[in-house]
Amino acid sequence: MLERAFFERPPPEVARDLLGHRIRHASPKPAELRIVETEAYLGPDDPGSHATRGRDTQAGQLWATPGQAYVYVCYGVHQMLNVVAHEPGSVGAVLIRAGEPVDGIDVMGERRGTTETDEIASGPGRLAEALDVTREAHEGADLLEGSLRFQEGQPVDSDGVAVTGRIGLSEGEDRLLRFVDASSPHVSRPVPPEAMGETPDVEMRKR
DNA sequence: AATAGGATTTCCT
DNA sequence: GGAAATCCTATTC
Repeated sequence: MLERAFFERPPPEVARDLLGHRIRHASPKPAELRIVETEAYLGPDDPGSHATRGRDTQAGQLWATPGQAYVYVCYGVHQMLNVVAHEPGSVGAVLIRAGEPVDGIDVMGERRGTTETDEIASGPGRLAEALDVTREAHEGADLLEGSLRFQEGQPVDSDGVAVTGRIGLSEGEDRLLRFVDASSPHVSRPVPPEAMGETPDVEMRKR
């Protein structure tokens, strides 16, 4: 299983290295996803991060112990699952954006209202719904030891990881902080061809 | 295929 | 009062 130290590193490193590992919710029935898409959110200097709202808000969880959950509601509708990740004394988290069903496909399909595996958790709101993760139940939960926790999987080697701009932001979109298993069909958006392999250059446009 | 609009919480100005 | 780290449905091309 993943150690605390895994999450005590800069968010972009944690985001990239989480690809291929799994997130599992044991109750009420086992449901497990292989993580195929993540985004890193940094501290108050990152205009795309909730950390800009300050430590005295809900986003103060970004200052919390690495390995804990930060869950918030987006557009009043969708739950977003993040894991707090940062070096000691720093701030940040990683948004778990998409996963490939590996266990409990029936339960997750029922929650999601689909049997297509590439529609079960191909997006952050979908992923939380599939795993039955909510802010009410999981905000602040320790993801190293509760019923909702990470499982060690097969890491994706760097050749298979695509890096792109983050999705859905009004500011900070251009920073290359989205990490995708480029070979996976279970992602929220396809990877633009130029984002493959090597570190990309220049800017990303929307979409 | 592409686009537009609605759902509806939480926090900020 | 309005925007937000989204998703679904309906409508139109």
